[in-house]
Amino acid sequence: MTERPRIRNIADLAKIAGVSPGTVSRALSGAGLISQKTRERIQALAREHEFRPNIMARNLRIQRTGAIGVLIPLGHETGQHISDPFFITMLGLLADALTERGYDLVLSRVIPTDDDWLDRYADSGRVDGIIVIGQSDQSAVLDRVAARYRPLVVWGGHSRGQVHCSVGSDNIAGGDIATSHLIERGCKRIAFFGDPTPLEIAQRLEGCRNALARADMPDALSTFPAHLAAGVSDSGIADYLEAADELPDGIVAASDVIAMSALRALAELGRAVPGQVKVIGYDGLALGEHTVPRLTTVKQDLNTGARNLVDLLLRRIAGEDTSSVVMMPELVVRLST
Amino acid sequence: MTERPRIRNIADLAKIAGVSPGTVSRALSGAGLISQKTRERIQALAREHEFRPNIMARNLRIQRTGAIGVLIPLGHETGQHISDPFFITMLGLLADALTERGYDLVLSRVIPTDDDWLDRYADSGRVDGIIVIGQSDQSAVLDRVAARYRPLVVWGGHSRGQVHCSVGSDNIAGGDIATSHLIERGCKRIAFFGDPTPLEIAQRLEGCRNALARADMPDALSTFPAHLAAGVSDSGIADYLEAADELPDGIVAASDVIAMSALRALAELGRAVPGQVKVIGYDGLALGEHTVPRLTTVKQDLNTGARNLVDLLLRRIAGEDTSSVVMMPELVVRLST
DNA sequence: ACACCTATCGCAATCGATTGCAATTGCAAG
DNA sequence: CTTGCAATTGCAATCGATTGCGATAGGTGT
Repeated sequence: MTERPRIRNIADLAKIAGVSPGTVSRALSGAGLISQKTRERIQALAREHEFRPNIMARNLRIQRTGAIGVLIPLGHETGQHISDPFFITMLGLLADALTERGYDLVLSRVIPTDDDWLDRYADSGRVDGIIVIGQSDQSAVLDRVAARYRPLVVWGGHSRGQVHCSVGSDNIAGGDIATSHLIERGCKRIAFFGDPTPLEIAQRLEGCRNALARADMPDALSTFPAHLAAGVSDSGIADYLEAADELPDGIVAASDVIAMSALRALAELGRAVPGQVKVIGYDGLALGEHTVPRLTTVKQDLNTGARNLVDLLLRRIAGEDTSSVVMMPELVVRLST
Repeated sequence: MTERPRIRNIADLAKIAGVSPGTVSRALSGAGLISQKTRERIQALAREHEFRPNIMARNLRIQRTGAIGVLIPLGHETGQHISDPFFITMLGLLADALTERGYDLVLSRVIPTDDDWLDRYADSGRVDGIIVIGQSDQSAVLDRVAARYRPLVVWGGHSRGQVHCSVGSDNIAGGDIATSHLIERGCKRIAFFGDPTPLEIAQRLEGCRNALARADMPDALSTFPAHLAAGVSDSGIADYLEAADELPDGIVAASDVIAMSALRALAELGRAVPGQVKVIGYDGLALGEHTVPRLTTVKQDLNTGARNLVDLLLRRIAGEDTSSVVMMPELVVRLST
């Protein structure tokens, strides 16, 4: 029993209902001034005709898009894929948190070739706010844009004096925790695997150094700039381990993915983990449960992290001023140390 | 030297430039009928004032959003996260392919509680087209909506007589390839790990049976409905392997993630891979390179898959009629078999 | 029965860019 | 110098929903 004249807009529905477009709008949208009776009548009519008001028109009038942009800058390493498990995990959590609050999530990977990728996005008018996952090496850009564009929050490390609002875990503490754990386990020669170009990684390395200094063994550290991307630096890790005249007995990996590569390289070299070499990861991703052996790691609580990001962003959209959040990472001991 | 009167819309710019709003529109957007001179003059003016036309207004007038919805139905298992590496990989590739074609990607996870989740999304007017990743157990819904909503493509298996347009690999052939490989390697007792509720998995299992039948060993198969989600069925896999009176000597995993769980469970049981048990995965994800031992797998070419999805969708948006695409999976032999 | 108040509803402007059609300008040919 | 044609530009309607303000209805109190 579909009526011939298809209802394309609010005006058509108004004609059928015998009221004005304005009334239909009030009936369908807000809790405007309208009688209970007509509201229900019109809503029923809309349901019957499968009519839904045009969102683009609404957006134009309301001056908001109902969407949040999630940007993943891949600055420091060209080969990196979004496929990094860390991003994916975070993305899923953000998707849930945003959906709950009634926002869409529009995803963009950006390779910052020029300096105004973020400006362009902020001014594009496509989104009501922006979440950037990972500072990469773009701290300067983030600070500059944050100074003029309010609805912007960033996942990543916090550094003194930064302008932008960030949510992240204490990477220095995390690096410290990881390293201290290895020291407690008796490691004497510790290697840090990770490219310290991104701020977060540099901070983890700093924490690592702190722990060693505190234990009075500042010279026990060697470093290898393994890429974060899965697969990119695998051969590099293997080569490094093979070439080392003295194999480290403890490896602090800058991410779980790097730790995984290290585990495999060690297995192929015939080194026992944790017998000869202990390995600790960083992130606390689910995949750490599936490695052989299961990966000890420093866990960031990404769930509350994602919720914080969304919460802060929405408050900023509402005009509030918010300050950064630093969460404490947590040691998860499994079988690799 | 920013002018005091901020340029908020095309009319303001027009006033400054001394032309009509229409002319400004033509200068900034399409290659409409306009002289080279004025176009450049206006574009320069726009740049100088950092003016960008309002996208929502444009969308309303043009009647398109410039966005594609990517939906991930999580029907068959409640606990599943978007964090599944397969989704992430696909998502990244789609993000790239869509960006290249000038579209935004809006991401939604859906838990199909009711039957019209897809209808609601299609009619929401938020996107110009929809890509659904994975049929889950929602084939009926997909077919019903596809019958009336054209711009819809689905990643997943193809079944005879389906209404919706899909892109995917030949899961039956894939299951066959995996199983045949194990048979060639001399396996006599083969176990299939995976919950066959989703169509894709059921097809892989079917291929598995085909290969066994062809080899005249139809009774060599046992099955265990491991969940796709990382971590969910780990203990299950371990229990199953422990309880089995006769350990299989070949495992066909329905995904790389499941294979990873199996590898770890076997390691903890002290079984040698590939010595005592051979394991083959499915998907060809990057993480298969990092397992111990490196995972033999059936690889789906997700890159061209993603490009196909986008290509078909855009052609459907343009009004074309497209038929489904089935790609051939490929055996990648590494060290686990 | 009359005035008054309020809950609803209609009117019309508005958001900002696009585009068909008409008008104008410019140029060249006759 | 005039006419004709084509290249540009201006005008105004349009996309569809929202909302402030004014109008009308209904109901209440005296």
